[in-house]
Amino acid sequence: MAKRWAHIYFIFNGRRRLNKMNILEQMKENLKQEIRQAVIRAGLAEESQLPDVVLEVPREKAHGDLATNMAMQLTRIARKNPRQIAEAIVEGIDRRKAHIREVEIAGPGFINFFVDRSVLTEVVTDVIKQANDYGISSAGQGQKVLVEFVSANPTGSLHLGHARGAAFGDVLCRVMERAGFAVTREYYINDAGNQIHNMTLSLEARYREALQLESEFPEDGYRGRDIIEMAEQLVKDEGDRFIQLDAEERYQIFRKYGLERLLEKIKEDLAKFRVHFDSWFSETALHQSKAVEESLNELERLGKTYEKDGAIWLKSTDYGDDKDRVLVKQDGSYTYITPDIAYHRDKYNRGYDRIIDIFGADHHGYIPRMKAAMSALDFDPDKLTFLVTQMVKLYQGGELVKMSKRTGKAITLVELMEEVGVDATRYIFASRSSDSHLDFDMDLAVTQSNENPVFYVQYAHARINSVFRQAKERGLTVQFDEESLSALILEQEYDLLQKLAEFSSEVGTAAEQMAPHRIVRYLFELAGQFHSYYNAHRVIQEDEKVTRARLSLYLATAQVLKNGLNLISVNAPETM
RNA sequence: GUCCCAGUAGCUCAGCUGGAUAGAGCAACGGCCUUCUAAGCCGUUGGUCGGGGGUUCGAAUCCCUCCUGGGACGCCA
Repeated sequence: MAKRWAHIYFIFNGRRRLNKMNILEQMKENLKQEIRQAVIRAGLAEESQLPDVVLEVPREKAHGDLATNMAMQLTRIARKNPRQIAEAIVEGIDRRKAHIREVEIAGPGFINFFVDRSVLTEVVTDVIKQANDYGISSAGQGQKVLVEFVSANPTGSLHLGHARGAAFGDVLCRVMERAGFAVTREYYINDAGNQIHNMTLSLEARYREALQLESEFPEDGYRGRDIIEMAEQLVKDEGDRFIQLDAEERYQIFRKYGLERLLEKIKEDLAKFRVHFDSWFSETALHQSKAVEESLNELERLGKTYEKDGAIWLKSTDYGDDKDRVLVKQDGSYTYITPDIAYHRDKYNRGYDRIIDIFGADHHGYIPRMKAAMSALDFDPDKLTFLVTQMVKLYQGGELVKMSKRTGKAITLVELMEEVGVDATRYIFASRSSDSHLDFDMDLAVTQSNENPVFYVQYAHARINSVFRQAKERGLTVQFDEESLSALILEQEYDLLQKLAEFSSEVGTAAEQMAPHRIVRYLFELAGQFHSYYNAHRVIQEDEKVTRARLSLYLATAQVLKNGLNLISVNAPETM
């Protein structure tokens, strides 16, 4: 790949970076430059006073292809009314240089540009040449990012909330990778604390139950079916031989067995959900390497702790937390946060430019204290970003499906994948912004009809391929044909070209804003424009050049749909 | 009581680093298949952007305040 695309990369600060802007970005950049020069030439502002030129695609088509609010931004500096300013700017712009066909001043002082859209056909060439790489952008500039997500305790199966976190986190990672970040996906395994103790006791109790022996189920035990099944399996494989062992030995065996099996199951389920981690970070390892002790010692050495009521506290209120936090309990054991501080210290020490933690909303209260702890250790808290995924409510048959962790009644990721399918599940989770509460309608997700948005996008891709099959049947060659592109002259064709051109910057924005749902939105809009165009104009028709041009445009559209679906790990089928 | 998230069309959600008449899907209604997949397209209906103040040339977007819903406030994890 390096050889093939050598011409589009150059070395910047030792990092590989894209040098090639697509046609839309080039046009925008040229126009911005023209605007800046026009403002200065007209004496409206000094170069140093110049605000950033904002160029956006107006919602209304009547407002042109690009518009700027520059004149309004300059009202205070130039001390003139915005329309006068706008006129002066328009005077000074070299239209030909900026590929501008028409300029108008509108509303309170917007300057609307109508560009020479025929240059947009270059997009097709870009897409075809870059193929699967189309959409890569340099927004991230090679920054090293660690993304920690899911990190469910190995005490049972992944459920609905984890599914959202997994889908959101994974899509975010994929988007950031495309946007030029160097991403590491990490799963933190809480394999040392009290919850593992509870899991072990639960497993022991279920094991006894499976043997028809008297047992006492722990109060904070895990009541899920998964543990019951695991215990039954254990009886099947090993019989009752563990009953003979002494309590401590039995405990250790059950602990190890449960941990391994549950973690294995989690990995399997995530793999089925198309989520793969680069790193599985064990809490136990932190204890073994003395990292927990070390970070505690460091906090003490820095004077960020104190003793009270026989416990050791972190002065987290000094860093914006609303109360101080216990690090070491009266009985000498650690609280949850203590190893987690060591873990985050380790993340910082691994040299990432950005550290992202994806949490469920039920843990959001944890954020200020971890930030405080990192500040106390003299780390830059701004490097650490917490993204919170809000609650998911499940509806089936129009009714809210109640879930309870305590009783173990919860929809699992596996059930979701079986009933809804991976494509639809991922699409639905990826389509919502992380901080909106999500109503997951099982019936809708399962619907194999137009009510389901997943199919809409996939159908666009399948449709294009169907046209290709049709074309081949009629003896046409389906291939990119640069010469023919000048035959793309329809309004809808330009709209589609523009949409294709926006893909890279959309990926960049989604990554920067850590808002992967923007990609889903983009795909939906792209599919919509395509369907509309498809219905209005036939590809295969009399005029050979037009046919070839449209086949080329279809090839590019299919490629972008595929690249976009690939970003959210949803299949791009050729038939449906 | 404190903190976080949300409140936008009948329903589910975009839009929120301020910008032009507030968008989409579903639902409802009316059209489009002898022609490349109708899982599609075209059109119509539908909104005090939770309420009230403020900042601004301009506010769904920023600030204050109140209301409603969800979540969190442990020497649990």
